[in-house]
Amino acid sequence: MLRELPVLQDLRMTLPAPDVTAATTTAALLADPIRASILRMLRDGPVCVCEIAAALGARENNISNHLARLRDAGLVRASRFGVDTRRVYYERDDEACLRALDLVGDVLR
Amino acid sequence: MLRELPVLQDLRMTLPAPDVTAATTTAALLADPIRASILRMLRDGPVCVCEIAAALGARENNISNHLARLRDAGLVRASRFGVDTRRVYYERDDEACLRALDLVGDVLR
DNA sequence: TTTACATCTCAGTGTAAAATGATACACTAT
DNA sequence: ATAGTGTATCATTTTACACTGAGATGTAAA
Repeated sequence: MLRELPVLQDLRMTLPAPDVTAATTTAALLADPIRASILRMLRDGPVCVCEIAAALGARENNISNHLARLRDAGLVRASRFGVDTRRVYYERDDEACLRALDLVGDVLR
Repeated sequence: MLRELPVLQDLRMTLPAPDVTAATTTAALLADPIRASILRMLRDGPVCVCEIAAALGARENNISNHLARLRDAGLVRASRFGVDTRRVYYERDDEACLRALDLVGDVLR
């Protein structure tokens, strides 16, 4: 596999624009400190909304908003269980997270 | 290696907040379609500013602004060469890009 | 029931970042 | 020199998005 030589003089003014929408939407999700912190916290197992809010020093409804976006992206799942089903525990979809990482890799790798 | 069971009743209200600043700053760079497109284009070798602008349908100074941010992050390098050194060609720092991908992986993996 | 708690939804607001416009700089050609 | 390209910088406008506040929903205890 030959490495392309440094460009000399011919301008390529019709290069195709790459499609990076999948990568950018994924990156936008991770670009927020609260969402990134949530995903990082969930690596260690399910956590409920109030625990996340306490850890991050944010309000529950704010956390809930961010969780909704992660849910819509399919990166996390919600479920109620335990003695008090008022609480909602969130857990990561590890395969979806790996696919998301791969989308970012399409740009950086 | 035992898998932790789903949480039952004890609330953990003092969980530590993870440090995700490196991952979020990296993700913020990739969250913009122009910057992501630039990084993707540069996978195929050096490209100059006007070529990028033409491919993405954006103005040169806008591209230049985004390139400056990628430069500050160390993901790309600028160099002049060829017959007309007015043009500035940009190339990726592949190792820096892999490190950046790894930072994102710290959250998603 | 009623009250309290945990979470969700959503419209409104404030702020940070992207695009623009104007200008300056670097290099080439005449 | 002078004019013309290509790129960079920066102030300003514009736009997108995170946070807030208020209210709704679902569950548990009194």
